Amino acid sequence: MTLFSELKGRGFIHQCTNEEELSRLIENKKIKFYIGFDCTAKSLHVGSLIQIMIMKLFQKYGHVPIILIGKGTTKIGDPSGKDETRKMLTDDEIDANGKNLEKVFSKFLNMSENNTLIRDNAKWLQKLNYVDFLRDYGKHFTINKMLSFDSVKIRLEREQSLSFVEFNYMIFQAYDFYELNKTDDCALQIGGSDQWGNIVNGVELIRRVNNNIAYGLTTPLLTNANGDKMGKTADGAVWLDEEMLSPYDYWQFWRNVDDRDVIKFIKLFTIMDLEKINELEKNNKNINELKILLANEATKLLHGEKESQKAEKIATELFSKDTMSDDMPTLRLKANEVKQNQYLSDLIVRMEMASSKSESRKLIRGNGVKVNRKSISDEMYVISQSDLENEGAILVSVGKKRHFKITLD
RNA sequence: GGAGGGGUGCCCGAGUGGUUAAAGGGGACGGGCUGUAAACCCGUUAGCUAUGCUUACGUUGGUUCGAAUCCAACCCCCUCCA
Repeated sequence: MTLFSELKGRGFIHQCTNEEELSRLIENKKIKFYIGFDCTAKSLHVGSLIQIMIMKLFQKYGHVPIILIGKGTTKIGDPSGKDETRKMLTDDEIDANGKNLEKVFSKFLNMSENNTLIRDNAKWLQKLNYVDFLRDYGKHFTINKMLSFDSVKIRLEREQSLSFVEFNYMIFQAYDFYELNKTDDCALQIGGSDQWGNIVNGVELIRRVNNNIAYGLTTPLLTNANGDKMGKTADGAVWLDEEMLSPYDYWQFWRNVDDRDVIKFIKLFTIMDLEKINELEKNNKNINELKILLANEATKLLHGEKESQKAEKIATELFSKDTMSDDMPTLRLKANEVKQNQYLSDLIVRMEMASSKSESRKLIRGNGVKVNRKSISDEMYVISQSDLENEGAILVSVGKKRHFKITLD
């Protein structure tokens, strides 16, 4: 199997500037390629996972990913798809975010010197001189063409404002590619399908200025079977960071994907052999087993084998065996705390399973909360010693999927 | 700079003096059905020390017994003109 056929087979490719040449190139030569990430948030979420996985796949075939941390572009902010002004981040925040991103990549990729390069576009963007930049590079961009890009067209059609800063964003991104091509011999830029225009601009710029050939490739925009952008849940994004989303919740995210997405996701987000996956698909294996497989494999990649097993164990105990697990979220109460009337509604908030007391009370009222599997409908319910099960813990369920236990010291 | 239109809850959007914590839709969550899926049906969807109180319709003031609704100033967005 070649890299290109594997990319195709797994569903990583949406568009590509010159498929034939690119596939030939990556079969015959170890190349460097880049993907850019802005530092707008503390960490990355599943929305970026496809980019991480494609880097991993390239790496498997001996190519070298360049991770471009966009500290420079973050400063001006990429407002695409936003209709409100992004709040400006301070340099410190941007730096901190950037460091955190590296942490995520190190979980998935071989980060050693020869296998991954890390660059920061602040390094060159900050130094640009406006007049020189316009003269040397601005002349290669025509407004006519820029206006024809989807990202721009859509905004204009919707009568949403498009600031000059944003209009320039694509030029900076093109320049990034040019810079990486020049100094690091980077031959390919990969991005989400919404990046197509920006990527093509870079390819063009490189050709015009240096007469070099570079390539662009986009991955499909990941939506779930319902057509929603993937990775958002009620509690927020599905973060790739155990401090922002526990391994168990991460596991659950994959466990709960839409039936129609399972195979697609196994191909994209696990490193199982493609042939094996195709076999699974043909054999029509039980869909729930496939989901567990997906959850296990995906969690393993991010959080490691141990955490993945733990998550599965919790799930099995909770959903199949109906028992409590040692590893599930636990609230330890002191014996004398219990004596002071612990409202169930307060404890649910304390475990962050409701964002306010009103919300938890509404949940209780709507029959959404169980103590030891028995529905509670009294909002003023107070936890007491008598709720202790034989094991010496109280199992609280919020909805069907969120559970925690209370132990008394 | 001139003329006009607009800013409402997580999002879209109705509402032009009083039973409006604000119609309707979407999303989300909870319940039912199921398989921890989808579809479908029902409910909930500002907060709190809770039969009440506080906060909320761009911002700040004002009119009024009473304002999302009227007035003034300011901020922001859009369209056309310069």
